[in-house]
Amino acid sequence: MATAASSPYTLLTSGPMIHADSQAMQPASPYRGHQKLLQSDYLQSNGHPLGHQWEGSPWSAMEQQDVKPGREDLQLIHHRSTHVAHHSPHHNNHPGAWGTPVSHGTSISSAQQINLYSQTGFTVNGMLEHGGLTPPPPPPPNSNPQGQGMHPGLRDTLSPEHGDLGGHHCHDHSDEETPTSDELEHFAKQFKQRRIKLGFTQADVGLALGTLYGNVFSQTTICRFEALQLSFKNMCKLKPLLNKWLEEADSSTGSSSSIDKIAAQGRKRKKRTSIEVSVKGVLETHFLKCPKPSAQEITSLADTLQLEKEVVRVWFCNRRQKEKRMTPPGEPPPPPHEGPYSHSGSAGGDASSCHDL
DNA sequence: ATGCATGAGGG
DNA sequence: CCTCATGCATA
Repeated sequence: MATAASSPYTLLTSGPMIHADSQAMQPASPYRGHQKLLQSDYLQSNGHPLGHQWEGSPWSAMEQQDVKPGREDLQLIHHRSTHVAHHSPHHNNHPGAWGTPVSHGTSISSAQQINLYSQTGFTVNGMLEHGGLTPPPPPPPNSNPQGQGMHPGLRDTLSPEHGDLGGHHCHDHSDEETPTSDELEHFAKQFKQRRIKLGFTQADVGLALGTLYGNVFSQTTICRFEALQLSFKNMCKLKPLLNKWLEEADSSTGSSSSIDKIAAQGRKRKKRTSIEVSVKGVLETHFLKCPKPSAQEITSLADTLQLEKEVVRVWFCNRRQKEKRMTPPGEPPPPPHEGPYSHSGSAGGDASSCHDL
């Protein structure tokens, strides 16, 4: 890396600062994935008066947990064909493939009633000063070089199988149907572009979301969203919010205001242990062999590497997560084509233990 | 932009 | 312990 970030986010009462954060962008690529959608609980620490919670996420209609027995790494075959691919009842069910927004036949429950207080006091900004007139978004010096990962992007749209035979399922709402990965990708791209045009940083957006909905997000999250490095479900959850912010943002182009920041919390966070590259290499190797080592293996591995067991454990956890989201750095600029069918299922015997030292 | 970490929720 | 959503601290 050579680019230095724009340092800490010292916004708020800072003077008119111009963030021009735009450094690297990943070739937004298709998620390679299998993302198990599940979890119907979203408990954010929302102690907001009118903050709405997510407890009943509309998306919670889905479920599919990780495949405990035997790993689940089959990659969905996505052919970027322009036609709709109908595959036979492959009962594949990769839990929540990225290209398939879970077709839930069940009622998606009521949409979220985002209460936006249409007050003229605040806006989406997280920067700019108060009282002062500095609304005009900082001039975008750079046109944000976005020409990088413009891949044709055309993941197949799996046939949405509605398993609902109840006979009635109609979406009356015009929005928030589960977006497709393609839509998300596009949205993310546009979002980033607009955001930059408007002169906001990822951090600004994160704070603004807090002001708007009571859900604050960090720069990290916004960044990951833009890079599509979140799980499908997570993306879906954030999209509406970001979309809203976008609307507000551009509608009030020129307005500004101040936002309130909630005090930070003192947490005893462990110092980030940096793992040496060589060590990482070893971990990598092991990961390839066995992405899910047993406790004991982790222990011995940790011992070998002279690391805390916990560190190793976490490393694997993070690694697995990355696997799930990582936008395939090598696959975005997809090869000319690939076999329509491939990936033979793994052998039946589930060897859940890979041992080797 | 990312690496390592924390925590909630579930088994 | 694992998965998942998130974020502080960093490179």
